[in-house]
Amino acid sequence: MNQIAEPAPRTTLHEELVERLRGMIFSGELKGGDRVPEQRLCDMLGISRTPLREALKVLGNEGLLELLPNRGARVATLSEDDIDEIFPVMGALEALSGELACARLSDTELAEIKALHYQMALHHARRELRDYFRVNQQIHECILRAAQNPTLEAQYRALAGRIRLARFRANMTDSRWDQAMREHEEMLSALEARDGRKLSEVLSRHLENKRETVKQAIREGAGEAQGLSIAYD
Amino acid sequence: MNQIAEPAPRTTLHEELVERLRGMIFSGELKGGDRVPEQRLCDMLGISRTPLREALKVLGNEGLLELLPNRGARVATLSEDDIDEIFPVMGALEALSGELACARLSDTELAEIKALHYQMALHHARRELRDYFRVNQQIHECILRAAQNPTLEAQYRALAGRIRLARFRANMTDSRWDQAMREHEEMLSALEARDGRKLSEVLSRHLENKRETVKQAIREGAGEAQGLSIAYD
DNA sequence: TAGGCTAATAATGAATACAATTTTATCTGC
DNA sequence: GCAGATAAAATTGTATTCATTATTAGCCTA
Repeated sequence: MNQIAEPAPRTTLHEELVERLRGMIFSGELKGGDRVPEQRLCDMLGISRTPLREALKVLGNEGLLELLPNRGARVATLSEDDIDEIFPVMGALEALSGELACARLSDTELAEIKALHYQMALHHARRELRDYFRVNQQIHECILRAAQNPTLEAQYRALAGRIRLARFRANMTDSRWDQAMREHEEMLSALEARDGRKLSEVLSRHLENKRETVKQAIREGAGEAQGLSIAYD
Repeated sequence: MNQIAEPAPRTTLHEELVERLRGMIFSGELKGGDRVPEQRLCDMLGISRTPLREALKVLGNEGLLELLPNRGARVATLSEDDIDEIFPVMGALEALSGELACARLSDTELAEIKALHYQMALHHARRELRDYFRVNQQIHECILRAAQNPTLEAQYRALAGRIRLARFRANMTDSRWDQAMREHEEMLSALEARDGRKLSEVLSRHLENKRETVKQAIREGAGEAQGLSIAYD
C-alpha cells in the first residue's frame, strides 16, 4: 500500500520481495502452515503478481515455502523429524566453520567475539534471556563470518532459516542454559588457542545439545500463535 | 519448437524448465559464461517468458546462473578460488553422509555398493576412464542415498551441481588414479565394518585429493569448448 | 437432513502487452 | 579516421489479460 521511496538501491523487485517475504516469515507475520494468497499479498505490497511469483518460486526452492501445483503456496512447517534431519547437516557445517575460523581468525575478530562473549555471560548471570539469545546469535555469526567462506555461509543460513520456521518461546531449563554457557566458554578457549579441531568439536556438541531444546519447544508450542524465533542457539 | 505431448506428468512448467535448464548447463549445451537470452530460449522451448523467468530466478538462487539486474543472466563460471571455497563444504557434507550411511546401511545396500566397487575396480584395471567415472559416481550416490537424509542430499547435490560447471576432460594421472582406487578400497572396508568415523575420514581425504585434479583441469581447460563433466569424483 | 452433483466463484498458471533500461548503431564535429 | 553524443533497436522488468484448475455454494435427490 504505502511503499517506500528509497533512493533506488539498485535492486530488482523480485529480489526485494524475496527478502521481504523471508522477513515476514521469520517475524511470524506469515506463520507456518499459512496459505500465501498471491493477490492479497500483491495488494498489500502494491505490486503485481509476476515478481511476487518469481519470489515465491525462489523461497519454495529454499524450503521456506511449500509449493503445491495449482493450489498455491503455504509457509512450510517443521516437524521433529525435520529437525532431526536438518540438525546434523547444520552441525557438520558449523563444525567446518569452526575449523576455518580458527585458521583465519584475526586478532580484531577474536577481540570482538571476546567482547560479545563477556556481554553474553553478563546477560546469563542476570537471567536476561532475550538479550542472551541476541548476543549469542551475534557470536555464532562472527564465527561464521570469520570462516571467510561465502558458500558455507549461504548453506548454513539456508538451514538456519528453515530452523527459524519453528517458532517457539525462548525458554531453556536452567541446567541447559548453564550448560550452554559452559560450552561457550570452551568455544572461547578454543578460539584463543586457535584450536580448530577443538572448536569444531564443541560447536557440534553445542548444536547437538540444542536439538532437544528445539524439539521440546516444538512439542509444547504446537499450534501456538506468538512465539519467539531463535535462530542460532 | 516441437515440444512434447506427454500424458501430463502433473508438474508445473517452471519446474520442468528448472530441470531442463540444469540439464542444458550440465550437458554443456549452455556453457559457462554464456548469456541466456530469454526470448531466444522461449522460442526454442516453445514457451513464454513468464515461466522461464521463474526458472531463471531459481537457478540464480542456486548459483548455477549469475543474475545481473537489467542485464540478463549468464551461466556461472567457476574459478580455482571457487573450488577452494566449495570443496571444504562438500567435504563436510560428504563426511557426514559417510557417518550416517554406516549407521543406517542395509545389507542390500552394502551388497549393491560392493558390486559397483568391483565393477569399478575392473574398469580401473582396464583403464576405462569413462566407465570408471560413471560407476564411481554411482557409488557416491549410493552412499549419499544410504544416509537417508533428504536435506543432506539436496545440499550436497546443489554443490555438486556447481562443481559440474567446471567442465573438464576426464583425465587423471595414473598415480592419482591408483590412489583414488586405494581410497575406494578403504571406503569399502569402512562400510563393511560399519565404521562411520573411518569412512567419514576417507571420504574427506578422497575429496581433498580430488580438489587439485579439478583445479588443474580448470587451469588446463580454461576456454576449452568440449569437455567431459565429472560430478562426483 | 445428509450426501452428492452442478454451477458459480475464486485462485493459480501461462501468455501477452507495456514500460524502463541497456546495448548497438548512426551521426556529427574535430 | 576517431571520440563523443544521440537515436534506434533490442533486452529485461513489470503489469495486465486470458486460460485452466481448485474451491465454494447452492440445489436436488434419496
